[in-house]
Amino acid sequence: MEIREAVQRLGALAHETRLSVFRLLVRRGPLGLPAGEIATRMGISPPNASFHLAELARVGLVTAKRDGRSVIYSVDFAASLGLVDYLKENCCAEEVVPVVPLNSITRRKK
Amino acid sequence: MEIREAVQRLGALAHETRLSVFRLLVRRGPLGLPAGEIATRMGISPPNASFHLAELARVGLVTAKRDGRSVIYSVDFAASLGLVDYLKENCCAEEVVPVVPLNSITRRKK
DNA sequence: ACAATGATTCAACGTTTCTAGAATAATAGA
DNA sequence: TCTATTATTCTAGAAACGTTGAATCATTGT
Repeated sequence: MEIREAVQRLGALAHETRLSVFRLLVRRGPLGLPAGEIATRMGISPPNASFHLAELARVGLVTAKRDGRSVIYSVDFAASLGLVDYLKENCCAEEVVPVVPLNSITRRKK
Repeated sequence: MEIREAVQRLGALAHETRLSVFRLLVRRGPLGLPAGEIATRMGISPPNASFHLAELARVGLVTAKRDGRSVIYSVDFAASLGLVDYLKENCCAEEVVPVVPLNSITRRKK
């Protein structure tokens, strides 16, 4: 995963309402839930739910599909797992790696 | 981990500069790096580096300790692993769990 | 005490994000 | 077509975020 994509997905989850919505959808599994029911369960207004669901969809963590009058949102589990893997690889490998010598950075021409 | 703490830590990592700094510190391991060298390596101003390092420290993902005139920043690997575990548990468990019936939410008195 | 070095804080500015309510779209049924 | 339902888009204001340069703080060596 690219760092840009990771940043976007982390940002999408870095909001209490969105993270709660996301967890609700994870618990719900592949069935998903319609937008209105999500709003009701979360105790937020339908426009607010739409706003946050759109952000989660924009970054690829959830998908939407229309079913009659409802729009069913569900988690993209592959994308979610990808983000976790990114964090595992980049943020938990406790290991001293020799870094580029500083002078190769500071020694810039005059 | 509490959801508030998870949100704060996700937010700290949801910024390209901060995520890059964090990854640099992870690669560096327990040795850590002084603030000035981080600024130089990242190509950002010292105040900007301080700003982002302070945010990472505030949420507990890194720790700071003074060494002479330098302040050495290093990753808190326990905290980092805690965040990854939180995501694994809450965001990847693809499983249908029966949720509370909706009417217990919508049936509010008059 | 003074000067030099490394780092942080402050002040200011522009940008982005969040929320609420009104208005608009899309679908289904009579 | 008319109405009800479900969801999204639009508008506007408040709040939070990110960056810069100047000023300040902390430490070391002379």
